[in-house]
Amino acid sequence: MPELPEVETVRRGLEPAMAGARLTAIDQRRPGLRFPFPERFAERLIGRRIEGLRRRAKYLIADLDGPELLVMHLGMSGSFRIERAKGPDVPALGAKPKNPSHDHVVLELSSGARVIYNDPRRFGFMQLIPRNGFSAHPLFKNIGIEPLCEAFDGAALARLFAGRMAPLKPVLLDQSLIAGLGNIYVCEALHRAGLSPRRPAASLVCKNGRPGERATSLARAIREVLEEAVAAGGSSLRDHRQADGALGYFQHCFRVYGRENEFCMRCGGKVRRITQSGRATFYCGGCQR
DNA sequence: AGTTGCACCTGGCTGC
DNA sequence: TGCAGCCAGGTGCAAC
Repeated sequence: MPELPEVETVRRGLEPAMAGARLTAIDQRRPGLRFPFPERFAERLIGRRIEGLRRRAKYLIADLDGPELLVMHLGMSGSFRIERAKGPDVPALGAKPKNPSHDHVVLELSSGARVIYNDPRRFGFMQLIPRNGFSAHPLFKNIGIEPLCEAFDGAALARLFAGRMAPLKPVLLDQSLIAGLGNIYVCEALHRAGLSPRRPAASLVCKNGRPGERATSLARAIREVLEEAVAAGGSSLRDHRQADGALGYFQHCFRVYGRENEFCMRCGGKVRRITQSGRATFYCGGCQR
């Protein structure tokens, strides 16, 4: 489900309830999700103050006042909602889950909020990792550049693409190169840049190693589509919602994703659906070269 | 080393 | 109405 814009939207929704609050109780309702929960998970969390909530790639990271960080990943179908347990200082509302039996973890906070993690497919997970040197941790050591950071531009793309003959689509999905892109936003960014998902990544690099116009255009398209999606509160496919229950609306802005056989709004060509690395790719055969 | 394909799960939709 | 089959936003690992 969630790509960078959805995770960032969740982060912003959770921050008011979580940042600065202390964990007062944990209800862990099953032994694990994609991976088993850490040993003594609740015990290691209770009493800790959450100093801040960050995002890296598609991970949410709660900075705790102890020696550990709480790392959360939403997988394909994970979502958080906030129910007010008590007290006047928690603004967020809650969206009723379709199936409360998929509420797997409940975090009670000193802010008065109750933060509930729901995940039907259980591809998400939660881990506790040492705060010191967390970027060397296996979860993070191979994560690529953040596409919304300043250093992300055509030159950065050219460095990543050099020598890679694989098609653009799977290369852009590779989290060890660029962090946070998923199937939707890769399709959308390639359409905006007018580039075929089948084009070899290295073809965007000039002989002298310079980025070239296509790489610059693609970097701009990636940044643009992600920024617009974050501003729209992400995309709401199936049951994905923001932490306060509101629906993101970027899905109404898709130009190719999920639009097989519809007309391209730029050139009038037909949107095609192909499979690359086992995943659906949507693109316009008319204007994506 | 770089890639591909599959496995992990449940639920929603389509077509018979 | 029921049911089989296919599809889904992600990622890690085995196999080529």
